[in-house]
Amino acid sequence: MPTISPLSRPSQLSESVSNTIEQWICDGSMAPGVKLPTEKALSTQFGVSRAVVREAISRLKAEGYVHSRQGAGAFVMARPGLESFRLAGRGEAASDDVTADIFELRYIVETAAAALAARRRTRDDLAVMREALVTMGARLACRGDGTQADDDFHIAIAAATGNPMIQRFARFMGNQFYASRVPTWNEEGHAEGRAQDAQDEHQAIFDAIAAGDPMAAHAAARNHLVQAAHRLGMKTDHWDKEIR
Amino acid sequence: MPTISPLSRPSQLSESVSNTIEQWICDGSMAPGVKLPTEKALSTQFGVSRAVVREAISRLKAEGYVHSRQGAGAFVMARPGLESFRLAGRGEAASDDVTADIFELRYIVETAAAALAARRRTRDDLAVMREALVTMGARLACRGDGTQADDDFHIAIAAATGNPMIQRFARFMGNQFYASRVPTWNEEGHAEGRAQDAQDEHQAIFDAIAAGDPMAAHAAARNHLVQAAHRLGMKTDHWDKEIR
DNA sequence: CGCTGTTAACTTGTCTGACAACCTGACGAA
DNA sequence: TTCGTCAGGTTGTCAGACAAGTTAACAGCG
Repeated sequence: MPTISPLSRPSQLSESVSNTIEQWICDGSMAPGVKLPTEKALSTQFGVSRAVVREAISRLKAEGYVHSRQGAGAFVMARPGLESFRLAGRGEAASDDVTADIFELRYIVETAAAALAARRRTRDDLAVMREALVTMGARLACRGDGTQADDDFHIAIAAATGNPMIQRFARFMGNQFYASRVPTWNEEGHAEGRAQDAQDEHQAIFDAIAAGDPMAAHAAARNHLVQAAHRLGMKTDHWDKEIR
Repeated sequence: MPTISPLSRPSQLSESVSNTIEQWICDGSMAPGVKLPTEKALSTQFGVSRAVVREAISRLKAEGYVHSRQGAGAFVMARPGLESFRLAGRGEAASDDVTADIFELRYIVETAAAALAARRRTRDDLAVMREALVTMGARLACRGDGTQADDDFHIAIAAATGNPMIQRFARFMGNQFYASRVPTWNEEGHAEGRAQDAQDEHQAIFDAIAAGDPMAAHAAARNHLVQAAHRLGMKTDHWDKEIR
């Protein structure tokens, strides 16, 4: 049975305009503080209506690239686009190198989070983690989809740090790597033992956190993330070795 | 001479509408996958024109909260708002606790980055760091503003990791804490030795990185960030202790 | 009864035009 | 030289029209 995926939609004019202007800003063509061309000029330049230009500028405002003053114009922010943390600019394709770089950042934060969780976790935190573990165990038994429970487990660890920013970051990372958990938990993943491996690694993290042992938790999280990276075909040799 | 700050501008209607809808999404009133009211209904409900509603929805699209299909409507994303990492929702005020939580996340990433920089840095990387150090030194000598050079130094360390994601994160964090460097580098900061302290700490980080010593770099970065937190009035006792 | 095709009504995407509110720079008066 | 005025321009909002796409109801057919 061939996979049927949703039809791709033509991108909206306002999105295209917004992407182009973002590119100008990111490649330095439009420096911080500089005034954008007027809406009328952009409308002519792009060959679209003024409404489309305005919607594009609304997008850029939401992303922190520009701000506008009525009657004066729209201006590039002093530090454009730094209101939030994104993993790529618009023009950058998601390559294997980029994915590995993102994973390394995830590795840094999640190993530290596991250690912090070991020191700060409450009984309630452990219960939430245990629940996700149990759900994954059930999925393992029936060869079902444990992807969401896998995500929930990581978020529960981050929650146990007691730092909402770390939890928020874990959610963000969870979203980036949601699809990459699928090969662990699909039919093939079950058959080849990947789901069982992941679960064993999760159990080791949980045990270390429950024991209140930050170093063991850090090591268990490290092992899990290194193995997860290998399962995705990444090299981890250049990740930290000595800091332990 | 009293401080004159820029007049605050009334927020745009489209921003208000966008913020309200974002609130609906974030507080769960509108669940993932749910269809937003039609543009016409929102226009009536908010008492604004359809163009304002469309601009608001453009903002929400840019932020990853909704997606739309022509003829069908706009829908809340499966995992709304997780296209990027933000430090707060719209309604959340920046409190001291939140700032400390953000700082801890910064601490985790920047200490790890320093260790990685020690292992991976090139001569060019060191030259960039050295340049920022020299600039800060000059600012110290003339009691000038070293805020930008301070930021540049941290970004240079992140760049030396060779991981563009880590650098991007450092830029993002630099933006969040830009204003908090001001008390270090203003007149008072110079007079009370804060600028000198920061520079000494920067020098120690640089020396460890130049020496290619990841553990020393990690420790120096840790010391700097702990001291910086203290300079901002934060407690760091609950940060990691054993993970060295 | 189930399936397929058609179509009316509705919804989003884009364009156009108008006007309000604000900005900027030139020019004249004191 | 400084201040006030104003014309021309720019952004913010509103309204209306039409194109492109969606949805659901209904009719026809096997």
